[in-house]
Amino acid sequence: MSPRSYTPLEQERLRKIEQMRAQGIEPYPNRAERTHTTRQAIEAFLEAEKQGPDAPTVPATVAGRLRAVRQMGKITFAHIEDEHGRLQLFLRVNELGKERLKFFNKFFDIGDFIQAQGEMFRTRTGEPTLRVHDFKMLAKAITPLPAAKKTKHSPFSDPELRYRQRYADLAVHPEVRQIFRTRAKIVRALRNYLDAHGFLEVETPILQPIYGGAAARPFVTYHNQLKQQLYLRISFELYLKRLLVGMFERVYEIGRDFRNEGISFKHNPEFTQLEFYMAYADYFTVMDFVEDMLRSVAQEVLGGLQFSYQGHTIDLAPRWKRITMRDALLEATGIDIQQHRTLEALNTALREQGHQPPPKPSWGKLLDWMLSTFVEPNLIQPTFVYDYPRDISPLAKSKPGDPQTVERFELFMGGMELGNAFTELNDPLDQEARFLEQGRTYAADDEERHPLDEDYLQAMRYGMPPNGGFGMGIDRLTMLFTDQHSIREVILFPHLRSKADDAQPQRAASSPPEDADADTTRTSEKERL
RNA sequence: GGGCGCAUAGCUCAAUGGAAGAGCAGCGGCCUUUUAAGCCGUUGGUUGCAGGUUCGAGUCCUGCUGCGCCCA
Repeated sequence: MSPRSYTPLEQERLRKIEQMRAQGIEPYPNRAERTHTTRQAIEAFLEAEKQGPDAPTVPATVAGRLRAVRQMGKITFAHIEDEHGRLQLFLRVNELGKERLKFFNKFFDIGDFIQAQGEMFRTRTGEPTLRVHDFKMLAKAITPLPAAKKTKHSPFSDPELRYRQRYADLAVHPEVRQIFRTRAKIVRALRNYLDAHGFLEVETPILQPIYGGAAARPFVTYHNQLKQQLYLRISFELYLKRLLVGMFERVYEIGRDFRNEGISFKHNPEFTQLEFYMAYADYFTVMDFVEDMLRSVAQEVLGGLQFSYQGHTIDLAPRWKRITMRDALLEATGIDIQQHRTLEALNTALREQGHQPPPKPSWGKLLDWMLSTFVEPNLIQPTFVYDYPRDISPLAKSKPGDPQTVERFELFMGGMELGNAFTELNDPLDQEARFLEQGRTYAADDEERHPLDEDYLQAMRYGMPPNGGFGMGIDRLTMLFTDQHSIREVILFPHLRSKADDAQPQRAASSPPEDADADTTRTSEKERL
C-alpha cells in the first residue's frame, strides 16, 4: 500500500513541523517528563485545599493529548487528556510571556501530545486547573482527530472507519476504551476463579497437523522446512484432554481459535475462547461449576449479578434454568423429537407446522437448526439446554441406556450460545467408532466431519480419567457484560474485507482448503461460537 | 449465499432531475477566567468506482467495491 497524499489540513500541520524545526524545536523529542497523571494532579490539589487558605501550592508536570483549545487573546485555555482523565491548562501571558503564548497558539493543535509544567489552582468557575509555566511538544499530530471537539452530532460514527482505524476510535471515545478494560477484567476474573479452584493454565499448539475438537473449516498454512501442511486450531479440546491422560486433573487455556467461516455480528474469524477440563466431573458437575464461575466473574467485573443487555435485564442470581433439548424444542415448536426419530420424519413434522427446514444431512443437524432457529433467540436469561443427539457430538459420552443421546449441554444467554460442555468421551473404542461414523455420515470435504486423530486415540488408550469439559466464547461474554450487540465492538481489530486499493500482494504460501459451501449457521461440535 | 439500506468537505450531515451547502475543524484577525467560548473574515469537493438515460444526474437505471441491518 503506497502512502496516500496529504490533505490540505495535514499539509498545514507539516508546515508547522518544518517551521518548528527551523526554530530548533524538535516536534518529536526522545524524552518526556511527568510527575502527575491528570487525575493525580487534581487529587493532590483537592487534598492540599483541605488545609485551608495557607495550603502549599501543588506543582505538577503533566503530559497528555490536547483535546480542546480556547484562545482568548492574552489567555488560552486548553484541555489535555491522558488515560486517566482530563485536565484544564491555563496559559497566560503573565507566566509565559508574549512570545511563548504566541508559539503555543500557533504551533499546537488538537491531537498533539504536550507536556506542561506549572501549579494547580481554581479558575473563576471552580475547575481545578494547571497554571502553566512551561510546556513542550511531545508529539505533533499530522492527521486531525475526527470530531476533535464535541458536536451536536455523534462524533466519528461510521462503523467502517471506526474499525479500520481503531486507534482513532479509541483516541476519541473513552467509552470504547472502557469496553476493553472490562474485557481485560473479565479474562482476569476467569483466571482468578480457575486458579483458585486448582486449575493449571496451559498453552497448547495453535499450529496443528490435524485440526479437531469442533466442527468448523480451518485456516490452512504450510511449514516450509518440514514440508508439512498445518492448520490453525479451531479448538483446544483434543490437546487439553491429552493432558488429563498425562495426569493433570484440572487444566484450562484462554486463547485464540480460528475458523474459516462467515462473519456476522456474533462471528469473527479469530476469537477468544476459554476451555477447561475437570477430571472426575460430569456435565452436571460442570453446570454447577460454570454457574458459580460466571457469578463470581460478574461480581468481580460488574460488582453485581444483574446487568442489562440490549434492553433486557439479565439476572445471574437465581438458579439457572435447565431444560433438555427435547423439552426446549417441544415448548418452542410443539414437536416431540422422540416421536420423530429420523431425518425424514422430522422434516415432515416441521413442514406440517408450516416451517421450511433447510436440507440437512442428518437428524442431529436438523435438531440443531431447530434449536438455533426456534429456541436460542428467546433464551435471554441464562439457560442450560442439555442432552444432545449423538451424531453432532462425537466427543461426548452417551447417556447410559440411551446411546443416541449424549451428555452435553449448551449455555445460552442474551439470545446467544455462550458455552458448550460434555461429559467427555473417554472410551477409546467408542471414540474410534465415532470418528468412523463421522466419516460415513459426512462427505470427505464436509467441515462437520471430524478427521480421525490417531494420536488422540493413542493418548486415550493409555487411559483417560472420566472428566467434564467446558468451552466459552470470551468475546460473547464481553458482549453481554458490556451491552454490545456486535462482536466487533469487543474485538480491538476485527476483520474487515480489505479494500481494493490496499490489497496485499499475494504470497505463495498455501492452497485454500477444499471449498465446502459456506453456511454460517452450521452446527459445530465444541464451542460453536 | 439472499433481501433491504447507506456511501456528498478532515468529522457530522443538507441539497423537487436545474448554480454542490451548513455546523464543527482549518487558515487570518479581535478578545486576560473559558468549558461546544464568542465575534469578523476566509480556504476547502473527481458527490465510493465504472457505465447508461436525459438538454441537464449528488438525485433516475445497470454493474462493481466497501460497510450496516435483517434473513438463511
